[in-house]
Amino acid sequence: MITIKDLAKATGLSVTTVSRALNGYSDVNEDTRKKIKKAAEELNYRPSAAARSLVMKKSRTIGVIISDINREGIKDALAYEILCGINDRSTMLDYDILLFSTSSKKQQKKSYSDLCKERGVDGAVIFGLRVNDPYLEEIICKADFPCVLIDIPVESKNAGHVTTDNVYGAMLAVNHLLKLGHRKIAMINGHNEAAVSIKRLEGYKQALEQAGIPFDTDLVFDGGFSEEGGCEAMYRILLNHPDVTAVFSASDLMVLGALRAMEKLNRRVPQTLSIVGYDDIPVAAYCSPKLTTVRQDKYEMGYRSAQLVIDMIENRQVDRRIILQNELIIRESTKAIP
Amino acid sequence: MITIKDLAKATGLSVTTVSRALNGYSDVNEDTRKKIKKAAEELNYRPSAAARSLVMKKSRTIGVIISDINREGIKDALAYEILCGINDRSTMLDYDILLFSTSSKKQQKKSYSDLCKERGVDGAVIFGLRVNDPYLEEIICKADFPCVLIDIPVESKNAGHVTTDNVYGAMLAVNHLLKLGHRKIAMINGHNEAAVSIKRLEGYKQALEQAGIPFDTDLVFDGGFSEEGGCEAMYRILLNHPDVTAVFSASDLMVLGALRAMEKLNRRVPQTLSIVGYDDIPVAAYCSPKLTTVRQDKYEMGYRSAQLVIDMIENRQVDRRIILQNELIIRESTKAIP
DNA sequence: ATTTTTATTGCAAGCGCTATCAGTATGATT
DNA sequence: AATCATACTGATAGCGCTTGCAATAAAAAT
Repeated sequence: MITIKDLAKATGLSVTTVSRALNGYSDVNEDTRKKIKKAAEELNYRPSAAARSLVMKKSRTIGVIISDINREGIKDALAYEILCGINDRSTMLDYDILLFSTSSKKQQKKSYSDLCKERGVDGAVIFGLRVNDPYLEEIICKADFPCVLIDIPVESKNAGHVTTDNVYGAMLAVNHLLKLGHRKIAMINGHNEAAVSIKRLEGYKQALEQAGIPFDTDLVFDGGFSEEGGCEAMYRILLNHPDVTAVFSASDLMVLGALRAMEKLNRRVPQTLSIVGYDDIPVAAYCSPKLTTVRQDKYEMGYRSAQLVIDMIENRQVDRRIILQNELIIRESTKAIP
Repeated sequence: MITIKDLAKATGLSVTTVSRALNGYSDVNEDTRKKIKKAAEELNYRPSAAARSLVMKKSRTIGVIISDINREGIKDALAYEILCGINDRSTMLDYDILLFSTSSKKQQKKSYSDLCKERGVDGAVIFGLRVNDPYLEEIICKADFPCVLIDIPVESKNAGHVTTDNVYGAMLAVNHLLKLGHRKIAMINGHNEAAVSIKRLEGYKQALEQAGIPFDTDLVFDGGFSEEGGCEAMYRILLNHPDVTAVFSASDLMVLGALRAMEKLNRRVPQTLSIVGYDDIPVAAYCSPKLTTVRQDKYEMGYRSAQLVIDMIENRQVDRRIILQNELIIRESTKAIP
């Protein structure tokens, strides 16, 4: 391995000068710099990030913590799109990404923040945490490096967040259904450990109440954000509330499950029931019927998270609360009441 | 930041002893070890990975190089599934992942191997490289750390690979079509800078020839692995070869494009044309018609890659050539000739 | 000619850790 | 009593890098 010392020997200069030349300091003669650069080139020198970060206490690395990167996440690929956004922006800003994630199954020995601390990341972006996750508190209180949380609206000394306007997004969905003449609208929600579920429920409620329709708890079902859960929720809706004409689901994945339930019971969407989902996952544009849904720009969420965490790392004063807008995409799974 | 030195001071021992106690050396009195561990706990000590890897010359980090992690890859999510597999296995084996990737647009300043060298990764797994990528050669020859290539069958001093049997996979697809009575079978291929394209073409040829059907170059179209390309290829097939009754596509994504072309021209799948794809992407099971396709276990590819690269890092003698089997999934896009 | 400034370079310390070697005390062996 | 093995602990030297400070020489100012 070629070190700065080798370059010093090769050029007959000191390590100090070599270091300064390579790092663009102005107090080194241009001829000297050229000589050093040439030697570095010839010897194919690469600075050791470990050594550098040891002394600088900066690693130019951001930790990306995604709980549950796993096979189940493949269908909706939310985490992936976010990751793409993070990756693009941090590469641009010359930061590297250290990926942490844990199969929920085996409990991890180390906490995320320990991992981050050991690896000396300069900051972290975190996705997929439940609001009651023990690490969340730890992050908010203890973390001594910037953290940005995706879809968990907390703020603290070292934490910021980026999310979308989930209340508004849900209202978009429900208002659409309302405009189509639906009055009896059920909701398939995720689970109440997810910040977004709480918000989307709120939006659902608000839209209903604005239309003068009383909110009815019995019409809200938890689908756990899974396809299976969506399927079961749909069965229950069909069984217990045959007068429901439309469903708002907190995720497209659950709609996929709901669609399966409908098919099993030989009921057609949107002819007998309108459904609007959330997320606009890739499948939404291809399944049958194509899903009317609330699109979140997950890539943008990742992109902005990276920007925010790096802003915080580099001590720029910026707004630590980023809220993106959602958009209603109307396709085939909704239809006006006859 | 709490260092080993602080622990030494706190316990009245030397840094040497502290280091050894924490690293489980046997030549430390158990009482001493306990005292040290207690102090470490209380002070919330975390070892610095940078310092450690500086002296050990091991980082317990593997670089994952995925060319083109970007929005276009979201639909098929191949890279994501692979990443999941890599992540799961390396987390298990206590390695961290450093993610490298580049938007193809802006040429990068540093090559992958430079990145790896700087960050001192112990090994790397690489996906998405074209066979003529300049970095490929660099990796094969220059890399002084283990590399595992996904879907590029090369082997060298420091390189291994994992791929699937693409010749066989293609034969599976074409034989299925043959069995359904199709004789005039076109192929939509990716591009010939992809190792898998070359192999799948070979499988297509072989299956045809085994059935006594002469191979016809005119029936092979490049779709560039994109939806758009698949669409255009389909138009060309329909226009120039109206007697084609079946198509084998080297990716599901291109089938999605082909399906769009069919719809535009008001031709139905599988009634007027059978199509079999490759990959079994998530959309394949939901689109209409559901796709008959050759499934690759991408997660497994990632998982095995991680295992292999770590085996190589830890100097275990293992087979550096891993070839997984593909599986034909029969759904609705293929049908026997009347 | 002398002092001051400016430009350029090197010495040396130290980041947090591991590892080599030596040292001390204790008990076992002759 | 002298020797040796055993169990533990510490001093110290780096790993490759940055940086504060000192040193030197040349140029500018007095």
